[in-house]
Order: sequence, then C-alpha cells, then structure tokens
Amino acid sequence: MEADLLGPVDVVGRALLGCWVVTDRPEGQVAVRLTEVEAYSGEGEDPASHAHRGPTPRAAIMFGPPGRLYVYFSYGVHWCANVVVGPPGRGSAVLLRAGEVVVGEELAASRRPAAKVPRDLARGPARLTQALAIGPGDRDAHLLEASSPVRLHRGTPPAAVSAGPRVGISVATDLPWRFWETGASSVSAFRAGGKARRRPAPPG
DNA sequence: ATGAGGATCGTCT
DNA sequence: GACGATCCTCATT
Repeated sequence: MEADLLGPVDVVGRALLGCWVVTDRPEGQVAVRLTEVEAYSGEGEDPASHAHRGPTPRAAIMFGPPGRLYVYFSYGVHWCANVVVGPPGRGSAVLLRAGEVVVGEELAASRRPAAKVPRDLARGPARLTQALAIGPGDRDAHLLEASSPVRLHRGTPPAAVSAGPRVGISVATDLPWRFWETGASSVSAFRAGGKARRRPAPPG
C-alpha cells in the first residue's frame, strides 16, 4: 500500500478512489469507500495547496512521510482530512472529498443528524470526517499501521474515473485534479471559488 | 431547485 | 486583520 502513495500526486489521487478509510472508536467501526478526492501538489506550481508556502506549522505534516493523516480546520467550523503522499519532503497530499459508508451506517448516521439519506453521510470533505469521527485528535495518524484507529486500505477500484477542476478554490482552477468515481451518487456538488455555481451534476 | 447568508477560528500576512 | 480545500438553514422560484 505504501508504494501506491509514492507516485505523482494526481496519479496517486486517482488510485485512492475505491480505497477504504476505516475508523475504530469506542462506539464502533465506520468504513467509507472513497468516491471523490482532490490532489494538492507541494512542488510549488500549486498555489491552492496548503504546502505552497513551505513547511509552515500547519503544513509541516505534509512534508513528512507518506501515509500520514493531515487534518485541518476549515471555515472555523469543520475538519477536513488528507492523505500525505509522495516522497518525504515533497509536501503533496490528497484531500478526501467524499465516499460511501460501507460499514457502520447506523453509527455514521448518528454522527450526521442532518443527513436525510445514506448518500449524504459522507458526501463532502467535512461530512466525511464527521461520519468517520475524524478530528484534531487524529492529526498525524499513521494510516498504514494496523494499530492505528484511522486506517487506509485497498478496496474495489471504480469502473471508470472522471476528472475536473477542484472545488472551493480561487487559484489554479485550471488543474483538473479533482477525481471522482464516474456515476457515483455520493460525489459532492461542484462549487468554485467558494460560491455556488449553476452547473450540471458531474458527468457520468 | 436554487441561492443567500451565517457560523466561527486557526493560520498566515 | 483578513480569509478560507464547508455545511446548514431559510427564503424564494
């Protein structure tokens, strides 16, 4: 699995689709199969990445070894989760944007009272962390270690993958580094620059 | 179905 | 001191 995380960030991002993110908590286990991710490069050509300004205190984790969890606080309200990828020192990461709950749906639903249908349980980066109960306590978690309460492992890859612009950013919007399972119902709504846009649902 | 606005605070300039 | 890799509610079409 670790070798799968070492390629170019967009290639690794695609490869993470279909993988499972599993959390074991006192209340029980929840697993999400990833259906949507975004790649963020640390190599300097990606101004949308939190690693763009180098290893600041927040982004330092991204410059460490692959397979760690980078958790950040968003909009003063939400926590979002990334998998650190690439060789150490590179600063690349893949944002976990959405998935389908495959284990522990009842528990996930109890953590997501606003979700009225199963597809909404982990549809969106902050929703996904809520469903999995990922938060600041999981900063730097070792996703590839069996003893970790937050883990990543292979699953069933999607039959087809679509690509498009990343969501909610205002720079480098030309890079098609958002990847999703073609046709997946749990893929989040497209938004650009933090504002809603009238646009058809993702193709497929 | 779509859009506006608010919540709320860590991080970096 | 400004700005988000967002989500939810409420109002209007």
